[in-house]
Amino acid sequence: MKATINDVAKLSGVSIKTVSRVMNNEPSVRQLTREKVQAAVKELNYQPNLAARNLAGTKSYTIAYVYDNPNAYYVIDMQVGILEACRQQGFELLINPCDSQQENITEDIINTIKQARVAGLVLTPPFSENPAFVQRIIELDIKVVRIMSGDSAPDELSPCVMVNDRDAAQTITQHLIDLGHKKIAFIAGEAEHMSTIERYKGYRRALKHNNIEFNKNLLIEGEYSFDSGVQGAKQLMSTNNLEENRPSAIFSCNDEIAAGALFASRLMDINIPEQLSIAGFENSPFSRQTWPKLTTANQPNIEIAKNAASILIGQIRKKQNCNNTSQYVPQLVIRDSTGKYS
Amino acid sequence: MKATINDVAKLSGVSIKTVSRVMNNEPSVRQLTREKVQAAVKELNYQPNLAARNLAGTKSYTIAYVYDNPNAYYVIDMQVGILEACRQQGFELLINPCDSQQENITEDIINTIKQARVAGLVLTPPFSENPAFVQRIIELDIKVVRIMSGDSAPDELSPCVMVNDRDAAQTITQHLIDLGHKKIAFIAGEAEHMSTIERYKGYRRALKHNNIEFNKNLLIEGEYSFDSGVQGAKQLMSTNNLEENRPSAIFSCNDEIAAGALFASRLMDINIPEQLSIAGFENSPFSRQTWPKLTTANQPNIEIAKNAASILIGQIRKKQNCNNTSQYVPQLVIRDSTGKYS
DNA sequence: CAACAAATTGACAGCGCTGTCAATTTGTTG
DNA sequence: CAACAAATTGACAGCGCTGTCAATTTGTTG
Repeated sequence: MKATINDVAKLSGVSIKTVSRVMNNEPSVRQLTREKVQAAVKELNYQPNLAARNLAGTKSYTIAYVYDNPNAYYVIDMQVGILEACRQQGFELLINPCDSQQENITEDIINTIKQARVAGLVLTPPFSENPAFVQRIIELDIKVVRIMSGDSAPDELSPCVMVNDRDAAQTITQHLIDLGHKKIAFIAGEAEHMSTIERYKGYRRALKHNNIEFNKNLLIEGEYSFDSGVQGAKQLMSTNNLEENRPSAIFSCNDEIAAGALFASRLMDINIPEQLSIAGFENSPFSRQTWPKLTTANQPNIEIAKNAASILIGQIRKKQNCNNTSQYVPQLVIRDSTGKYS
Repeated sequence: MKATINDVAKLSGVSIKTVSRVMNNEPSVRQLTREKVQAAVKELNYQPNLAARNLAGTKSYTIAYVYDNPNAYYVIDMQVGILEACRQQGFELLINPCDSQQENITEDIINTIKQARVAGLVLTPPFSENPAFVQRIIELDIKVVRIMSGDSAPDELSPCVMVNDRDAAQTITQHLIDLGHKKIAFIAGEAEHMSTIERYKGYRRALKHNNIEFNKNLLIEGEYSFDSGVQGAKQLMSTNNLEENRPSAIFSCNDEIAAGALFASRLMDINIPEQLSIAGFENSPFSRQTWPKLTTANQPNIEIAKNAASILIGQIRKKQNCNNTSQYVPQLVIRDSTGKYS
């Protein structure tokens, strides 16, 4: 009932090896032969058996998504994008949620990917930002593609899909400046995250471009959490805080922090955006569900993931070389949490 | 480097077939032999090659999670639980996000699972609530386990993991009644969802137990969305609405609706919980990030999913029979969005 | 202890592919 | 068109398991 490579071979009058060649896009097949085989493949709706492929070949047709991220929407989007690429290219996806803080996590992951004969890894932060980890994986001849924050790849270890948080953060800050704000606070995420650093750089660059002096009292070193947003906003807006250090706008490093800042503002009876503008970053689904709805920056995560997985699969198939790096710039989404300075 | 079944056979002095028997927990192996093999397996850290298993056997060692759910946190939890069970039992997981409304979706799914030789399916709503779909899958001799709302399986088609939303909804409503509320509104999700029906039944049962007459003007037929919560609360709390039809508490069918109701209350300058209590359902992560934080009901989704997958794998291994149904009751989580009637 | 049934074990084929290497075909040169 | 190189194709083994069925071992009976 399900067509095998034998059926295709018979129908197209070639050997199974040639069918195999066509299925794997190998170069040394005549165009005419290729077309005959492809016609048979279409007619029989043939799809190669992944188990057999994995067993027979030295190559593997499995890639893995190794992640440690509390943001379910991000993870799902990544997954959906990676799955799309896998389906198109006849690859399998192994999902590996894990705890990057766990002892021996590197060896654990290596064990898992060896076990499953994984050919490549899609990495997102924090794994993608750990060069030692990436190095270790690549030494095992496992391909890697990294999704990370920045405008260009930090090294030549692997192809990267860069998300230009810096430019996006600059745009957001500029949006606040355009609204008339001058005292703009920044609540940072974990300092060791590239995204924090990049977003901060964008913030600083926007200030500089507009000749606004940076006030270090407006910088809160927080973390990517709701609570951190609450604490940060409380500290900034407290009446104990000097008037000059109380901002008229807060750029939060992500939407969760922004939601926290919103929450704190409620507690302090500060009206948003009349008395204070708050911007987030990420365009997570709940950024539409806060009150007021958050101004933020949107990243096309599914597309980013799909692109990353395609690059990875290309690597594995050796059709593409290593310096295949692409860049995405998150786009400003203006909603109700930011308004004119008054 | 990686141990194969041959290595284990040699080390333990038996044939590979016997090792295979031990690995698959087949009965007709002497205890002594079994132990010898298990010792060798442990020493060599042997794990069967999934590709070879899938290729050689008529059985498959792959299960799939077919879902269509906009709630990423739910999906991720399901996935993590299912993955845990798979890892423990040496199964592979195929993830299949899809659109249940799409034409020919049933055939599409069947195609995919045939293609991947999937042995069983974990189904969550809406798929688990579609008997025709379940029937169709089972006819293909593919095992199914359904996760669904209710206190007992609706039929004998497959084992079910039941989530007793009815009891949980009754508990939430009772909580509101205990706070002194009598005019308790109910904003429903999609009427065709079992969860809506069950939660509604729990609500009604609590009213009845407390001799509170049901007022149909307090019932809003909504859907599981933030906007529906906004609309529902506006309609209920509007000053155009008769005083007697304005509730002092709203039980929202899920947290998203509750978040919407919270949002609408802000717009109408209604203080929560002083002037209005609002309860949600699901304990989604953002229920801790609303203002005020939502009172809700928590379901142990990871555990539910793991249990479901274990039952499914048991089915496939034929170790368990079909009537293996278990039940979970979501627990009340009291936070700040509900308060004493005043 | 013979005779048999039941329990346990193993030999061998084969799942559907890919890798290797040899055979064949095609194209190019003088 | 011979002679050769390059491109294209195919034969066959083998990946690591499981299924089938036969062989062997164990246990039971009179």
